[in-house]
Amino acid sequence: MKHLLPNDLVSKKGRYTIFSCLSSEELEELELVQTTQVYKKGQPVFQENTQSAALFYVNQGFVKVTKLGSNGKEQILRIAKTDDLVGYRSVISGSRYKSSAIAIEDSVITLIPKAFFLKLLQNNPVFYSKVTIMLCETLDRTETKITDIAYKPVRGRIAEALLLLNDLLDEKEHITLTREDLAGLVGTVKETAIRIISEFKHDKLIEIHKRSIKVVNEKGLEKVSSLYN
Amino acid sequence: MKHLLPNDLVSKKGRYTIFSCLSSEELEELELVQTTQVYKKGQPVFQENTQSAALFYVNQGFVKVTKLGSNGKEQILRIAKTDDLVGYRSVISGSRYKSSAIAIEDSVITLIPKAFFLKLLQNNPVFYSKVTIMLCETLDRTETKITDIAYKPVRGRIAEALLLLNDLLDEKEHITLTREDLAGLVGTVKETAIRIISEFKHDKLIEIHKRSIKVVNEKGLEKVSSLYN
DNA sequence: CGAAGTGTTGATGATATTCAAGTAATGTGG
DNA sequence: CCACATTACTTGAATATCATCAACACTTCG
Repeated sequence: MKHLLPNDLVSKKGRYTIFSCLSSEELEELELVQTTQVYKKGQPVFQENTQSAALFYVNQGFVKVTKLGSNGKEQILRIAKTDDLVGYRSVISGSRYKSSAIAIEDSVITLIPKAFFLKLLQNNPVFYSKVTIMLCETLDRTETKITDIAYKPVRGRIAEALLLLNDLLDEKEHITLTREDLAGLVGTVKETAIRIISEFKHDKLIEIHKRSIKVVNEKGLEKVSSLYN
Repeated sequence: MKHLLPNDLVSKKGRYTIFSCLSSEELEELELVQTTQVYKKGQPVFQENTQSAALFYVNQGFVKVTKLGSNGKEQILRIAKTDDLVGYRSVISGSRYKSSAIAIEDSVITLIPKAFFLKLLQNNPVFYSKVTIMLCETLDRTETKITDIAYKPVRGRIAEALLLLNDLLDEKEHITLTREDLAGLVGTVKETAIRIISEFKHDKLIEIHKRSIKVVNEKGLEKVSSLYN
């Protein structure tokens, strides 16, 4: 359990943070009301269908945002990384969480109470505007994901997901999704994901060390990703 | 080509409209800058990847919001009806349209210039808040659609779509999507959609008159929709 | 009336899921 | 730190689901 000073939030080694537009008073208050703690790998941050009381800022680590499919399978909607907000949407619309969030690695996460966030939105137009644009961008990506899942074969979706995960990572960062999570990310089952990964390995598009997948032929994967037959 | 008075926008036979919170000055200005016209069935309202200069308010009729899949097939993201806004998202984020909008019936649509909309957002917090909540709700529905397409078989998705279209309609309203559009809505092809519709007809879940589909056993369709095998 | 668009059905094959049976890696308590 | 349990990964075979191609009927509309 570790409390970060607001300054840490603002000046994170050159990273853009959504809080950079807060006044020093707002930052001070943020420090008072926030709670920062470590979530162990696999630990839920919030659960689908529970009432939203707070949103979360990912300080360090990775969080999968998931939704339960009608068959009980877990669809991963997106993966939140350092400097991302999760759970803010339900706070804005005052509803229950429409998805779950689970740490996929040991992660440092800051809880921000609902009331403070809403006050920020009301009083800080720049912040409000940033949040709105974030919403628009998330919606764009989500809509793109729909057409992908609807029309792109699993093979292409896996290739795309591997590239996407690759881009998510700065320098020496590293996530290893389980094969099951990777499957959940593209909307297929574990076994199919594994088979396709084996093919990619055979085709020298990726390398596998231990369990972790390393992209070695980005162009090749891009080609597979844009193929539709 | 017909110009509606702002009053018409506000007091539409008991329907909620997003403009109900505008001041009379704002409504007056809206009247000056808007252009209302009839779009014939099949006529595009705006096109994916073109620069956004305006958003659109559906006064009457239905508009499909679509996105091109990587294989050139058209995915329908949602169907906008009377009192819905389309294209506002790209206006907010100042980007190109991320989707196309096409009238699926003769429709009366009001064009609202970008600058006026942005000014409204800035000056009318209630309006801004309504738009933000609309964004959140759209995102919810879009995410649900992802898990549906990912894990629900086509059969269930068609059942769901038919129910959804049914709910969209008040009283005596009526849309007839082509089988191809219905397929595009659930992410399949025309032939598969037709086959499943035939089964539903055979099972007395729906009736078909001319080309139009009428739900006659809502419970039954709900059951099919929630079945995953 | 003819042409274009829409709807329909059958046959076939590709793609992906399911079930089953393991192996490999990781974590935990003694 | 080892033994054992648990979790993750892998592969094969059988099957289900869905897309594609092709041919044709029906509607609508200029």
